[in-house]
Amino acid sequence: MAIALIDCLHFYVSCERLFRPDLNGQPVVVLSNNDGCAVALSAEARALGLERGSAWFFHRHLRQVRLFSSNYVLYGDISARLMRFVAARVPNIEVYSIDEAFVTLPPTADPLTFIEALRLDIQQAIGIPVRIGLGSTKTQAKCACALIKSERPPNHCYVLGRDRALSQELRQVPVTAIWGIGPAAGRKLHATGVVNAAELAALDERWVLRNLTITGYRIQQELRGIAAIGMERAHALRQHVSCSRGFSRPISSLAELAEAVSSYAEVAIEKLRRHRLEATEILVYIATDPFRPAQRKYYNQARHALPGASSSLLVIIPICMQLLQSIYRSGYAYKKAGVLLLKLHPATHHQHELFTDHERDERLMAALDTIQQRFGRRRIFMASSGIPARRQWQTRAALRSPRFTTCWQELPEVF
DNA sequence: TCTGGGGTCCTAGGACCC
DNA sequence: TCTGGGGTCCTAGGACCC
Repeated sequence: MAIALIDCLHFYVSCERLFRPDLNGQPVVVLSNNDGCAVALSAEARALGLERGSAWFFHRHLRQVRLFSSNYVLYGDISARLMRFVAARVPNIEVYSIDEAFVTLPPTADPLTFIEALRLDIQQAIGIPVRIGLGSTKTQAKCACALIKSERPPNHCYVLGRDRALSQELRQVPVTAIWGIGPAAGRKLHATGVVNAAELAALDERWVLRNLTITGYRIQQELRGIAAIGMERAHALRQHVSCSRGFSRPISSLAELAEAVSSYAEVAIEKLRRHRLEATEILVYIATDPFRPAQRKYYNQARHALPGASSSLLVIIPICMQLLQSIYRSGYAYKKAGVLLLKLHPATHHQHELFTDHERDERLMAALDTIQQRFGRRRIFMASSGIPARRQWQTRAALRSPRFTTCWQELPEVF
């Protein structure tokens, strides 16, 4: 069975260009949270020698680059549109990330004709450029996309094994460019003289199992065309939700840390409720800046098991505050904090406990959800989270574009 | 003076049991 | 000098992904 991977080109940049055609042909960079490092680059920005993941601080002098803070609300909405559009045109889709999806093809379709047409339809209807690679497994589809990146066919599509022998094509894919082979596995493979995907496919299976574990073995099978990574993730229940952020400036007081942890917990709980899940364990951590070796370092975390599953602010936030107090030490310059909600269960399967008033909490939370939906997120918030406008530690996003598609006040204007 | 955030999966090793 | 063997469950941490 053939599997195609639809991969958006520098997706965040493409989203920004959607409402700003003047950015076409310009070097565009989208920055991570806190405007820290480059996470998406246009081809023109790459041509300037910039790389994904590099700290923007080092490139401040490049005044010609058009810079944006990440606008997750916009990107999420465009992604959802694109995925809906694709889902209506294929028998099966697995949304793999905000900018990638695996799909199976209709049985009658000629593969290349089909993906070429799909690519043009997406460009036309959604306005986002994509590349589409096709192979007999997910890993092969990934390799096909890697070949599009390196060989740049004009149609931005590639069907593995169509024009050349598979092994010849895989020879063009560096082993470190294979999906699932990271730096550690790459070093092991290089040490035995394996540098491309064809060589990994031909390697002794026992060696692969011993040195790259079951993960590497699956990749090898997939390269050979034997499916080992199923199309099933779409249904998988998530294991945990979290919210963690670096502060715009270091903070050392417990009061300010408490505001941050409380507001991060609010965000995590919002995600939890959106997925209709409940948590039974909570973890809070705080950390100093790992990039300042001169400073005193501190990292600590604490966790707490709830008596029953919950997605209530009134249950979870007080526990977060207790956990924070238990790990807080004065005299450190903290740079980051995080809240993780673990051991999740569907809210529909709630087990009732004797000593908590779950029904009352649920009624209150449902009312809060309604208010947030009607009047906007963060219109009401826990007092423990502090007044948003006064948060000195608030994550930076100084260069964020308008939320063109999801916020009435920020709709694009046409003159 | 800067270096993100949110996930998943796998393995090793400790605790515990019979 | 020797002091079992086999199993499960859980957690921390590494590796990897976008």
